[in-house]
Amino acid sequence: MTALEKTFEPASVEARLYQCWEEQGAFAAHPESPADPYCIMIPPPNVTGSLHVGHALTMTLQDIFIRFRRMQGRDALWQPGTDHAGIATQMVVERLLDKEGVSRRELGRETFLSRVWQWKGESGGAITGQLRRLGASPDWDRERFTMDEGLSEAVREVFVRLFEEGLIYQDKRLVNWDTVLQTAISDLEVESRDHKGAMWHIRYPVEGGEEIVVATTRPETMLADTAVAVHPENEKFKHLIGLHVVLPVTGRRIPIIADDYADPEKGTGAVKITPAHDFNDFEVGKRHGLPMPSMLDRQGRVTLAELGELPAFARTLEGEDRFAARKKIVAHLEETGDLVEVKPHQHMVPYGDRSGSVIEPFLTTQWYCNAYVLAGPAIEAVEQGRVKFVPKQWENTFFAWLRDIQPWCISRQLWWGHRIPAWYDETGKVYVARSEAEAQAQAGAGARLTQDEDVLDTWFSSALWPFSTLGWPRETPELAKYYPTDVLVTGFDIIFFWVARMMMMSLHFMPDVPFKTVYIHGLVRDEKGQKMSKSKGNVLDPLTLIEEFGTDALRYSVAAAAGQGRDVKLGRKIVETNRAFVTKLWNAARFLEMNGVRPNAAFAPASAKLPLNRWILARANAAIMAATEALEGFRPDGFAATAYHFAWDELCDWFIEFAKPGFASEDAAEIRDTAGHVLGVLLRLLHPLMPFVTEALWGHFGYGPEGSLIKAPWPVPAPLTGEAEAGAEIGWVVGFISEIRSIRAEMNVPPSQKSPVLLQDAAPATLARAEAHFEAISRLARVSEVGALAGEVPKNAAQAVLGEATLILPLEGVIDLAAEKKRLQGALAKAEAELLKVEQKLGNEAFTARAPEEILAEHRERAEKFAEEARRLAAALGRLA
RNA sequence: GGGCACAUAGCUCAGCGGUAGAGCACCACCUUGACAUGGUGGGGGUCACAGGUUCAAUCCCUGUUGUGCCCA
Repeated sequence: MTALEKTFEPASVEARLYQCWEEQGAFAAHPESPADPYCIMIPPPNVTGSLHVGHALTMTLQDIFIRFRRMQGRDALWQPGTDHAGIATQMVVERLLDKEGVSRRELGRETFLSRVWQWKGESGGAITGQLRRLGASPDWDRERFTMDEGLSEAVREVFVRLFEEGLIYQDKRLVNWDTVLQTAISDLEVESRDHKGAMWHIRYPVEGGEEIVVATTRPETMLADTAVAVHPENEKFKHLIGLHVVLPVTGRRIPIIADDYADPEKGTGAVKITPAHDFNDFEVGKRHGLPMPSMLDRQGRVTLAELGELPAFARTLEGEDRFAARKKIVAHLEETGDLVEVKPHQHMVPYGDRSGSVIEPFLTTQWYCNAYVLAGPAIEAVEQGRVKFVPKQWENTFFAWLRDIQPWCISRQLWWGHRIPAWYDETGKVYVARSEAEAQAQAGAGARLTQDEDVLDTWFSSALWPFSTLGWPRETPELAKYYPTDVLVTGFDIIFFWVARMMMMSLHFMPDVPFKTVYIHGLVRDEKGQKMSKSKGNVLDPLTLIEEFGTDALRYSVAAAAGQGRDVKLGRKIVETNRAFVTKLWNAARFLEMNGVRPNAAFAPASAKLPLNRWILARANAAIMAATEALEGFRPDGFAATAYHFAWDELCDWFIEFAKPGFASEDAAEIRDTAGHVLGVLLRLLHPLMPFVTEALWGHFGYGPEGSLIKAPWPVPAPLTGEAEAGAEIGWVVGFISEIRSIRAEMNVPPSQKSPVLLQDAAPATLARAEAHFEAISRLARVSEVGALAGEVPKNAAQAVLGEATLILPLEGVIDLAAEKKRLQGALAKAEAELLKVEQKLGNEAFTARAPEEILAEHRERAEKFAEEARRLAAALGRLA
C-alpha cells in the first residue's frame, strides 16, 4: 500500500470514483433480486435547468437516504429524469430563434418542435451531468423524460380514461391569461405583487335621473361591464335595484342588480360587474345570467368585437394596449365630468412568474380536470396515515389546498408538450382517443379530423411520474416491485405542484398511494437568511463550491444544516469550515495507516481486552445506533452530528491520542485491529454523507476493491465484552486528564514544565487506573508522576476533586496562590449551589412523595456527590490559607 | 384577514418534563510522534414575556409581543 497523500485532493478522485461506481453498475436497481425494494422518485428538474443550491440540498438528501438503504441491503431504485417544462423550454428555444431573426410561427409547429428536440439533445438536461458532480447515485440507465414515448403513452391513456369517466371536460370560464406568452397559466404560476395603484370613482347615470358612483381599480374594463351590483340590504342603493344605468363611454344600458358580493363598506358600495375580466365578477355574472363580453384580445389589446354598437370615442380604442386604453378612458371621463375622484390605492396585482407581465383574467374554452373528485382520496390517504408528512405540520398545507381545490385547467396554448389527444370533425364535435386512428374510427371513415392545437400542462405528465416511469400502463416487474415508492423528498414550495397532483393521479390509476412518506425540507438561503436571487446577487453556485472545497464538504454542509422544518443557511464560509472535517478524517486515516493499521476481517471485537479498545468499540456501536436512528427518522442533521462527534471527539481526540504509543507496544496487534475495525465502521457510516473521501480511503486501505464501499454492508453494533467497565475506566482517565489540563491552563503552567499529581483518599482501584494509564496521562496532561499522597498535603499546591479523590499538583513557585484560591472558590460555589438545589428538592415532601423512585435515587446520589465534592473543595481551600 | 412555523450563548442552530449543549466567532496558551484546514483551556445563557398544568417547565397548555412563510 502506497502512503496516502499528505492532503486530500477532491478533484483528483471524484471523477474517477464516480466513473468507477457507474461502470460497475453500482447505482442500478435489480427488480429481479429478492431483496426488499427501496425507491425514491427524483422530482424531475426542468430540462432547461442547471444545478443550483436548492438542487444540491434536495439531491444530497435523497442520495444520503438511497446510499444508506442500498448499504442496508435494500434493492434501491433512485429514479432519475427530467421534466419537459413546457413554457420554460419553449421560451429558451424561442429566444434562440430570436437571435436568428425568425419567429416560432414563421417556422411552423413541426419545424419548431424539431428545433426544440434538437436543443434538448444538445443542451437539455445539463443538470444530469451536474448531479454526477454532486455524487448523486440514481439509476442512470433508467433515466426518463416526461416527453418519452412511454411516458407520453401514459399521458394519453390517463387523459382518455379521465375523459371517459367525465373527469376531464371542456369548459368556458376565466383563466389566468399571460398576454406575453399568450397562454393560460396555472394560478400557482401567478404571483401577486403589491401595487400602488388608484381607485377611480366613476359616475354611472341611472335612468330616471339619479346616479350611482362605482369605484374600480381597472376603469378600462368598463367597456365590458354588464351590470352594477349593490348589496341587497344597502339602504343607500336599495331603491335603485332593478333600474338601469347608462354606461358612460359605451352608452350601453345595464341593470343594477342586488348581490352580496357588493360590500357596502368597500369603495362606494356599488361595484361595476365585468364578468369576462374579473374572477369575482364572473361568479356574479353566472348567478345573474349576465352577458359576458370580452374587451381584450389574447395580447391584452382592446377588441370591440363583442361589444356591439359603440359611439365614436369608444371606437377609437380598438387595438389599444390595455394600459394605454386605461389612460384614454380616464381622460375621457374627466372631460365628460363622469370621473368623480381618484384615490391612491394599494392593492395586489397578479404577475406571471415566467413572463413578468400582468396576468389577465380571460374568458376562454379550455380543458379542465375535475380535481375536486380526484382530491378526495388524496386527502383520505393522508388522514388515514397511508401517506405521512415529515415534518407532520405540512399536512395542514396539503389539506388546505386540496380541500379548496379548483378545477384544474390542463390545456396550454403552447407547442412544446403533450398535444391533447382530442380531434374535431367539421362540425366541431370532439373525439378523444389514444391515437388519431382511434379517433377516426369513432368519427367514421368520412369525417375530416383536426387535432386540438393545445398541449397539456407540464404538471399533468409530472403527476404520473411515480408510475409512468415504472412502465405504466404496462404491468412491468418494476411497477410490481417498486410501487408504492418509499419516500418523496422535496421542498415545501412543491407540495401543491408535485405532491398533491402525484397523489391524485396515483390514487386514481394505480390505485394506491405513490409514496409512503413525504419528507419536506427547507429552502436554501444565504448566510443572512435572505432568499437567494440573481437580482440580489447572493446566489451561490454549487459547482463553484465543489471546485473550491470538494463535493463532500458541500454535502456535509447542507445535510448538517437540514434541521427539520428549518431553512438551510449556506455560505462559502460554511462550506470552507466544514471542509476541515473532511481533512480531519483524511489525516486521522493517514496517521492510522502510518502506524500499520489495516483491515482485519478475522478480528472479533468481543475478543478485545484493552479497556481503550473496548471503550472505542462501544462508542462505535453507539454511533452506529444513533446514526441509523437519525437516518430512519429523516434527521440528516442528527446523522451528520453523530458521525462528526464520533469521528472527531471520540476517535481522534481520545482514542488515537491514547493509542499513539500503543502501536509500538506488545498490545499493538489488538490496537491495530481495533483501529482497523473502527475506521471501517466510520467510513461506512460517513459514506452516504461524504461518498468520495470515504470511498477513496476504503479502497486505499483495502477494505474492499476500489469503488466497493458504496455496496458495503451498513454497520451494525458488534457484540462486546466488558464495555461497561472499560467505559468507566476510560471515562475516569479522560476526566482526570481534563482536570489537570484545566488547572494547568488556568495556573499558566508552561507546557514544558511537567508536574507530579498526588491522589488523596483515592480508592485502590482509582490508583490502579492512574497507574495503568500513566503513559497517556503523562503525555496528554504533562504529568511527571502519579501516586498516592503520603503524609501531609504540600503547601502551595493546586487541587481538584475527581470522584472520591482529591488531585493535588504541588506547583511550588509556579502557582499563583490568589488565583488558585479564586479558582477553588469558584468550584466550591458551583458545587454548593448544585447541592443546595438538590437538597431543596429532596426537602420538598411533595417531591419525595410523588416523584418516581428512579428520579429520587438519582437526586440522592447527586446530593451525596455534590456534598462530598464541596467538602473536599472546602478542605482544599482550607489548606491554602 | 385566515393558517403554519419560529423565538435557547455574539452568530447559526441542536436539545429535552428532573444536571443547558454543539459549530463558528471571541480570549489565552501550544509547531506535544496525522492534522495550524490543528491541539489545549477559558469566558459567555432570566432558554422572548405573562399566566396555567405538574412534586418538578427551557420543554406541555393558554395568552402577549416579535419574526418568517403560505393562503386570500
